[in-house]
Amino acid sequence: MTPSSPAAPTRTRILDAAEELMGSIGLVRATTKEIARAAGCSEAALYKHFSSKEELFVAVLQERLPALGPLLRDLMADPGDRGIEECLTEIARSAALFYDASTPIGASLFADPALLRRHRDGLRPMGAGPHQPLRELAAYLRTERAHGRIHPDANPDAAAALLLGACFQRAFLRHFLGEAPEPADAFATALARTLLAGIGR
Amino acid sequence: MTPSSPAAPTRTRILDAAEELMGSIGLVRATTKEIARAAGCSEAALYKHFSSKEELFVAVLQERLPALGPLLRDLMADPGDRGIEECLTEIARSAALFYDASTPIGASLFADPALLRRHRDGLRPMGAGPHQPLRELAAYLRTERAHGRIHPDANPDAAAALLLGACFQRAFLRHFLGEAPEPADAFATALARTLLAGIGR
DNA sequence: GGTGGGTAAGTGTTCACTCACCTACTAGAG
DNA sequence: CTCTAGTAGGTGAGTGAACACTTACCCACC
Repeated sequence: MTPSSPAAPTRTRILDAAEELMGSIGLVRATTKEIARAAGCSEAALYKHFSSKEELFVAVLQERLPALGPLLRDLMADPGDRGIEECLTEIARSAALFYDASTPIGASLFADPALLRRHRDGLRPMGAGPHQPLRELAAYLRTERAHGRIHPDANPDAAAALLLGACFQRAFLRHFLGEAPEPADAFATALARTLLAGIGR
Repeated sequence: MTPSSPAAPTRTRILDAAEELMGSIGLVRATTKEIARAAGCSEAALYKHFSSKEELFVAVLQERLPALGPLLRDLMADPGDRGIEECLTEIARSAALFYDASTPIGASLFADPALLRRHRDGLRPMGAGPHQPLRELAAYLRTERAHGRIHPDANPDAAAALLLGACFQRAFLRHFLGEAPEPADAFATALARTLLAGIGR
């Protein structure tokens, strides 16, 4: 998001500019002319580095969108001395921040199904994609269940869908409503507590 | 989504065609020429009914996107003889279907922040918007709590965020991955059960 | 005879993309 | 060590196509 220094390689500056504009003025109005202007180079230079506008967008998606999976893996690989509740809270907090950063561009893809398809097909061989965090959280919950730290009848897939879904929708709504970013701590805490305790009497 | 009959009023046919194209080829490629062709009229006719392409899109969003709020209100106003679990299951099922239908267009908005802003501002005076279902489900849970049907310490806002967030993200992922629609019954059942029982031991 | 709803054929603008050319650097031959 | 040819990376000035939108006109109906 931060405008890259003029010293950075042109390719990097173009990716930065494209990412920034996709988020700010949107995929629709992020033209090659605007991107080149923001990157401080000519349109022709842009085409020296990317063969088409679509290829540039795909490169932004694959090289710039952060990945939640590895982040979750770190959190879960190191249980530390935290209890399960603190652990789930931390996961929710990270997920909320991650989705907050990636939602605008991720959702934009639906405006251009051809681009979405290209992005999806580019992700597949890497084993990446927005469904991976769900898988990984569910796997984590399964091991916790095996160690008797959560209820033996708990449904890991449903629990993962609930926790990450809430964080995802929160990010979507915040952007939709144009609200300022705000710490997700209280939100994460309430989610983890509610998910663990349930709401039945 | 179904192509309107040629007998329908032109304005209706244009809205239908625009909605269909926004979902199928995407906001980016839904041009006035294509929309007119799909509606079986001339571009000029389109401009007799809508002063600009943006106004057409806003009209599609406001007149065609279904509302989840009223649907939830019906479900919740008539508790019938169902227990709380069946009720939550039914809510989740409806929400999953609703989000499945509205996600492609809803997400598209992020590709054009100016359009998103216009849509949001048009929704505000009507008291509508994607955050309303959360509010309403939370209110419902509050009354259930007051009647002692859920745990007195339950957090209605967190519970609503978990349940609807899971349905929302499911729809997003299904469209992202290009999966075929599939009954949401098992999903809804698992969510409701997990939310009620919690996963703690 | 004016008005609502329709059309064919534009118009100017903007878009993604290209072309001819330039400059700096690198590498190999003499 | 120098000459030279190639190459990577850059530019200003286009180009044709596609776009949102308009104009001039038509016609059926009150």
